[in-house]
Amino acid sequence: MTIYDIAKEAGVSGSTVSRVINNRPGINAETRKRVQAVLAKYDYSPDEAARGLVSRNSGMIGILVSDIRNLHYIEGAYIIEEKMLESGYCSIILNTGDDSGGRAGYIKLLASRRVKGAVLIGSSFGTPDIEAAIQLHLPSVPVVIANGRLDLPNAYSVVADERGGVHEAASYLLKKGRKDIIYLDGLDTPSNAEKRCGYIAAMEEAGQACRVVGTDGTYHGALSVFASILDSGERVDGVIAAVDIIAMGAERAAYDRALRMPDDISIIGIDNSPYAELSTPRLSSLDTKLSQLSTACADTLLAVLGGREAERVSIIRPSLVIRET
Amino acid sequence: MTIYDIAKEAGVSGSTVSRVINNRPGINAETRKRVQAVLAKYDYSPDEAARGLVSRNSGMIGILVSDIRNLHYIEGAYIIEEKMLESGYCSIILNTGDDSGGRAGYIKLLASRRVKGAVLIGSSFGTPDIEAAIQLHLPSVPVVIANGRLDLPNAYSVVADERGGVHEAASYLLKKGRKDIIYLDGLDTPSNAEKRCGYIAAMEEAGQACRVVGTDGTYHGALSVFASILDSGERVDGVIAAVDIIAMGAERAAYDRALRMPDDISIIGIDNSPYAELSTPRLSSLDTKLSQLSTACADTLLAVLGGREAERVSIIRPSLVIRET
DNA sequence: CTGTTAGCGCCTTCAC
DNA sequence: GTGAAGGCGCTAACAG
Repeated sequence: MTIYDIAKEAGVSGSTVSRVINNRPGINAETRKRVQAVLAKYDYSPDEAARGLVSRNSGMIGILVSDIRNLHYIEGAYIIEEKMLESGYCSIILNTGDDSGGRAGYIKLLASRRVKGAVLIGSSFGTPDIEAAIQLHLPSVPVVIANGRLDLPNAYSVVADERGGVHEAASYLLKKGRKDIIYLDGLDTPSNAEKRCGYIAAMEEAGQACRVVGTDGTYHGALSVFASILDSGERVDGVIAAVDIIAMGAERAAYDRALRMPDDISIIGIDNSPYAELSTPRLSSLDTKLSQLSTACADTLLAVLGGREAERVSIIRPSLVIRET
Repeated sequence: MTIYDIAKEAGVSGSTVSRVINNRPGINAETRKRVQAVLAKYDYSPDEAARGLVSRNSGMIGILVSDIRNLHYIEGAYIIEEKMLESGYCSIILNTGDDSGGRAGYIKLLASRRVKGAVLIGSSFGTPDIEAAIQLHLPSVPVVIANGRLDLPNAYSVVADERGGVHEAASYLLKKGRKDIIYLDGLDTPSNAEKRCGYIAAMEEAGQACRVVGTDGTYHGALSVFASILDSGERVDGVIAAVDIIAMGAERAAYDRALRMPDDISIIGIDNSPYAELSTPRLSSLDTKLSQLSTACADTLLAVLGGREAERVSIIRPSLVIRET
């Protein structure tokens, strides 16, 4: 079914139908009503691809998520998707995976769909090859990166001040009299580097020794790493973990050894994901304000898309949520 | 940039460029090479919308998710998205929310994008109004519903045998000597009704009294409901919950009252979501095989799209994962 | 082997 | 106020 089928049945021409569909003025009320009746009869929906072709507007935006396994990011994608849909944009959400090589391919895919804008979720998108791919394939549509930086004229950033947030978290523990605070790191991303810096800065300012331990970023990985630290007899009375899931691994290791939280040991995760509230004991966590950050991404994109001004870099301040650890 | 720009620079006609792009045979090797060089120079990607217009193939499928708050479903959407992308299909993932009224609008939206197929995730899509909307807007593309039923010639179902699974879970507890097993229900969905039936059947077969208690499906809601049950002095030594998050609320209530699991009370959740493994103590759960189910949805859709035969109804057998509760 | 022509479904001049 | 014609970027059929 096309507008011409509608036109025939309403006894008008295709362009009249088009005008009615698009609410253009200058049409006889009678005619309009007649066309609308036929439209309603079939509950007709025009082919968006065809209309995009002529109006040069696909009505679509792309959302790239770096890691599907990170539910945190997925949630952000959904928040953005929902906000964009409210403004009439359809989203193509793609999970690019960690594979840095294939990333450019996803940018190209978005370009082939002629998206009007894009949001990249995750600091790992802030790399030179992504920058090059955007320059090549999406040079003239706004690109918003969540939690990362991109040095491009069409790029916008919305970042959480993770360094400052972690600094605050470490200071909090220090103030509570903790001495031996270790930092459980995650995968090697720009975002995690920021957090680590915040920890190191806070510890050095307080004249305490730093202790950064790497993990593979998984619950089980963190659990075994932290378990062996506890079993080694090393003194630890505070933990800050790069993400909640790592903190939960540590929490479990402590729990298994009957350590009381937060008396014997205090653990703080990062992200304040749903996990935090659900763990036992409830995990204290640095809230990086995912939903606020996602909303800001959508707002920024919408602003630029609407021809309005937008901040080149928006900063979200994390806040500490103290629960039972 | 269009294929004509490429054509001009390569000194050929548009159709030749089109042929090269689509790997059509019957082109002089020299010419092909020349065109490819220009294509590569600009890393050109053809407008998929325009291509879809003529080839009558949008290359897109739609994925509707009923409830964004259910991370479980979102994960399923991603698995499907990924599989479809491997086969060259782009997904439009939409979060329809619980609002049954607006659902039809989403179906229409997919229709306007001329999707080649759709996957509806969640039993709540198995309603007459959705059926009508599909009949009206997507009468001739395959629609796969995950965990629900749709009585339509173009519909396919992939369902987990939740009734059987819950029956097995209840039987397991009964075999372990539990007498007072209560069932914590969730929201009113067809899927939850199935589960409840499994519980009731198992209890009746064993000659035990049933006790179904409603919750609002949230962690906190379940926690307070179950807490008051425990505090009322009612005897409970077993719990089956409609979803893991409810089970975790119950778990926490038990934990707060120093009940030992599984000695004093045994709790089994449903879905075996990531939460289950991460909770303390680790939650036993009925694995409804989300990833297997999602994969089956994608496979079914791909099969029909590829002109192959596909099961009208595929059934996935859940399995019990016993952990620490 | 390659170019020309027509048309996918829609919108936008431009006449009438 | 309305219709006819042309074109968006691309592919398919038909010539040559």
